Amino acid sequence: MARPLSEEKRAAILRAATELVATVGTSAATSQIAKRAGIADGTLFTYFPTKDDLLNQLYLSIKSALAEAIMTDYPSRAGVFERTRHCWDRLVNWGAEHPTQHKAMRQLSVSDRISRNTRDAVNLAFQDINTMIRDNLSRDAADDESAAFVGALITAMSDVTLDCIAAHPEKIDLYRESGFQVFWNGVRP
Amino acid sequence: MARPLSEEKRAAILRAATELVATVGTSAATSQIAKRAGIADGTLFTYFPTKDDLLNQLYLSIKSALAEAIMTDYPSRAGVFERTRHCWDRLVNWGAEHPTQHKAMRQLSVSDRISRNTRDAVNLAFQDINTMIRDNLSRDAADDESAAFVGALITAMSDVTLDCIAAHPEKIDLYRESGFQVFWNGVRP
Amino acid sequence: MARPLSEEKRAAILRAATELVATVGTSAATSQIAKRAGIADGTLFTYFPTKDDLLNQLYLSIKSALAEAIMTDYPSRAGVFERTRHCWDRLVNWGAEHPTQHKAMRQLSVSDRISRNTRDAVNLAFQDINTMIRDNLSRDAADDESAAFVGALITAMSDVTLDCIAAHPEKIDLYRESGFQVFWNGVRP
Amino acid sequence: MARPLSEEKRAAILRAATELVATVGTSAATSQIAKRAGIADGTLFTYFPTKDDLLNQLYLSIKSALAEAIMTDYPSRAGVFERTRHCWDRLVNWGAEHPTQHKAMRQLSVSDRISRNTRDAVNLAFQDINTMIRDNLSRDAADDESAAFVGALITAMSDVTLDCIAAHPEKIDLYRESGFQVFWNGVRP
DNA sequence: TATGAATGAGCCTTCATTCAT
DNA sequence: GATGAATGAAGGCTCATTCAT
Repeated sequence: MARPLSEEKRAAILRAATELVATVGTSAATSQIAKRAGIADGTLFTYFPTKDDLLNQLYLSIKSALAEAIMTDYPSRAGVFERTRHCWDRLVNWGAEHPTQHKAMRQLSVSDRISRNTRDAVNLAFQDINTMIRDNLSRDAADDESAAFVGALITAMSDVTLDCIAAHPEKIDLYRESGFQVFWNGVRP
Repeated sequence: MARPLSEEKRAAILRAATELVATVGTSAATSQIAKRAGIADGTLFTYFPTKDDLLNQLYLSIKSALAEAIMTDYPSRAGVFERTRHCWDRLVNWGAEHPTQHKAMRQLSVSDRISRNTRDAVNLAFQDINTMIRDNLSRDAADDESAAFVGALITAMSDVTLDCIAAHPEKIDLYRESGFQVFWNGVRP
Repeated sequence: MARPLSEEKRAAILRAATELVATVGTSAATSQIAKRAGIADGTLFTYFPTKDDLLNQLYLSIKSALAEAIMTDYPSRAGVFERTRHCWDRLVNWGAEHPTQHKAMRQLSVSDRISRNTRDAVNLAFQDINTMIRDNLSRDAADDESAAFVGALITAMSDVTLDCIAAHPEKIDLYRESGFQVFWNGVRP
Repeated sequence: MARPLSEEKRAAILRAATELVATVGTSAATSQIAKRAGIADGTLFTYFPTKDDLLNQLYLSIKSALAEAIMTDYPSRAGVFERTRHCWDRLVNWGAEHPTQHKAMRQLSVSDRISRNTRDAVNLAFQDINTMIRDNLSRDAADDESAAFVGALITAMSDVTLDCIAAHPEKIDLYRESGFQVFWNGVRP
């Protein structure tokens, strides 16, 4: 059968949604997404019962991919600086290599359609990273809020860095480095 | 002239729009905005010919208020540290005092309905602040891109700080201080 | 007082309405008409209580002007041919000289907003002409319906003639003549 | 394919549109048309992407039906008189049998919502008839403008005839005959 | 009387979701 | 399961008319 299997369809929907959300935001029409995914309007709803569901799962899947990119080859036994540097570089490189996912992710993160549940699940995917932050970077190791603060700072600063890289792709090395300097000088223990 | 355009009504529309955009984003319906402003659906369009116009003017007015809050009593003759500290404190205090405006501002700043023109006008309102950044904080005083980078970092870091303050209003002093430390340590010349 | 007198305003409204109806049809907005007449939106309604009233009076006034143009210098004592020829030439000349009025008139004549009353009043303005038709041209002098038939034919044929003239103004003499030939050969007693 | 587009529904929409356009003109609301066609408001737009599209296709379909009615059993080998007579009778009979279509057609033909394209397509449908006119009736066989003039005259005169028939349906034979006499005497070669 | 802001019904169109095929 | 036509509730905007000034 030339038709892709179910899992491929699901992936095609998510891919199409990523591209459209990156371009036009969460107001992208489901029928547009279906068309770009190469399926019928109604089929989308057998994979995602609701547009909100699609958006939430999309957000979760992108964030998970990012978390995985960061944690692959994480040098657990290296020093704080190197571990931090590893995370930053992976984060920025992933964003530079996946600009569409990154744009979609930003659109989704400010949307009110992403539920409490989804945000919790995302935190779960970032658990290891958060732990690392709590242990190494937050001012007060016992303080969850402090860790969340630093985690949010990384995200925010990498977003800015990636915006600049998107505007001037040839300066990726410069911006990755500058961004890290600011971050590290700002938050190092 | 018959009834003149009422400045109060215009303000009521902007206020209603601020609240709804903060809550549900730019997809807030004009009829909801009108209802909340206490006027008829059609009246909104005598004040703002288009929903996009309303959104753009709303963005400009919030950003201008913020710029004014920052620049009031700006200690031009003080040292770099004090001037920077002034801006940071004003920015964070304004955000803490106007959480709705701040949320609306964030929604608007990622929206593609804000025009190039409006963004230029906003830059004009922030001209003094941008100049200050370029002269004092950016790595290369001659480099516009570097100044933009630092400016975006301030915004991003204050957004994070304000999110945390919104979640724990009683810790405003702590977060304002922590945020500044990270910022200052990160970008000081 | 530099402001025009009432009668002038009424005329200005009718003039503006003529131009707009000719251009965009009866869906021309009253506020557009008011603007083009140089008056306020509300003022229009002190001269014409309703848009339908305006449209009806406009139709009547144009038709009356046409009737007057036709009947001026009507050669009552001349023969049938000459009297008929006079009417035709006047009709076509008026249309060629007042293309805007003619276009507006045609738009109005197919509109369902022109009331029975107005159509009766128009007939009154054309009474003399109708009488002439009944006496000279209709197949059966006693038959009102027959006269109406011929009257409508004149109008229809002159409309066609005027459309052609509007498309090729330089051929006015040709079309006026051809049109008359068709008409006269068709309906002469 | 799931449910295919239903030819019946399309026809129902066109029928409803015909009736409403005949009654209130092109300002007939799409929601009224949908209601009268027995479908949901939105469904109309799966058959006609735009109100203008609906209007244009309606015009084309009515005009095509008329052209077909005229050309059916056209006596190609008969003399000029008989061929002309055939067309006239068919035209008038069609109008008398389809008064609603005829009224709608008149409304549409003066509307500026009918595009150049549609008018060209209509001309195509009338190509045979136009050829007949050019060859037999127009003063100058080589002259397109002259043929257009005569064509417009037929339409105009039949419209008048049909109006009279609509007012006095019992006199259809009389009016059909009188109309033809006027037309034939007027334009015969 | 003139003005033009205010009103709200109504218009065309979009779109998430359902369901007959 | 896949399809896409059908649905109808909004949505942004227009406009004839009213009425405070």
